[in-house]
Amino acid sequence: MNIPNKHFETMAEWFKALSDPTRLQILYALLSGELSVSEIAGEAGASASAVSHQLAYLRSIRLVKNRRNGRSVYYALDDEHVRSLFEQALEHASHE
Amino acid sequence: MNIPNKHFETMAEWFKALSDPTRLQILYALLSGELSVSEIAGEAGASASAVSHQLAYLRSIRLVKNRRNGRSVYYALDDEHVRSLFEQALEHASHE
DNA sequence: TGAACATATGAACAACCGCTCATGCGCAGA
DNA sequence: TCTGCGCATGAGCGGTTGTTCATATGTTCA
Repeated sequence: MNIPNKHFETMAEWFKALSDPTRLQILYALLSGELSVSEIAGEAGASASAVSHQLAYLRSIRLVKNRRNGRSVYYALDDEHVRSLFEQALEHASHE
Repeated sequence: MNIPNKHFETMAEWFKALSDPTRLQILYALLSGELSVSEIAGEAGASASAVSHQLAYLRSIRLVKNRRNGRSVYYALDDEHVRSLFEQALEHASHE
């Protein structure tokens, strides 16, 4: 059976989003729910600016969504496929 | 519960290996069994040299293994974690 | 309105990627 | 042993990535 090239590109995009430790930390922080940028930066151990850049990237490929509340902007996961890929990989990494 | 940083790095390494369309094509070709370099190059639609470089990379992170038989070198998957991550992503991409 | 805070954005830079091209190596058959 | 095939390897190149730094935007509160 033949796989459309489009699928490989979609998959590559998902995996690319998950291929950087900072982004993984960000997504992990969001697994349990919505957080503000500065909260994410704290959890991920990265600068607010670096986190903001990565969040913009993750948002551009629709993996996260955001909502402003006062001065803060809250981000949340917006893709169940990526959530389950992340969780499966974490499971594997934990039992290696 | 806290995740060791090492796990994020392991996960990032797996996902990075899966984050390029050529490597995905290579791994997909190997899903159904062992193939020689030139066979893989044919299936992946890439040059033998490009494929050989990528196979060396995949081998360096122990995702594939190889075996020489005469003039040919046969490659096969060597990581069940990556197989299941690939299959899950393909499943998701197919039903999007 | 002005100061302080939270986040976004753009430029710049070193590091890294994936490819091609040229060349080297190992093996099989003449 | 010489030739040709299959594959590996290294250099080099253009393009991309992830960060920092400086600055802009948006919001709250005095």
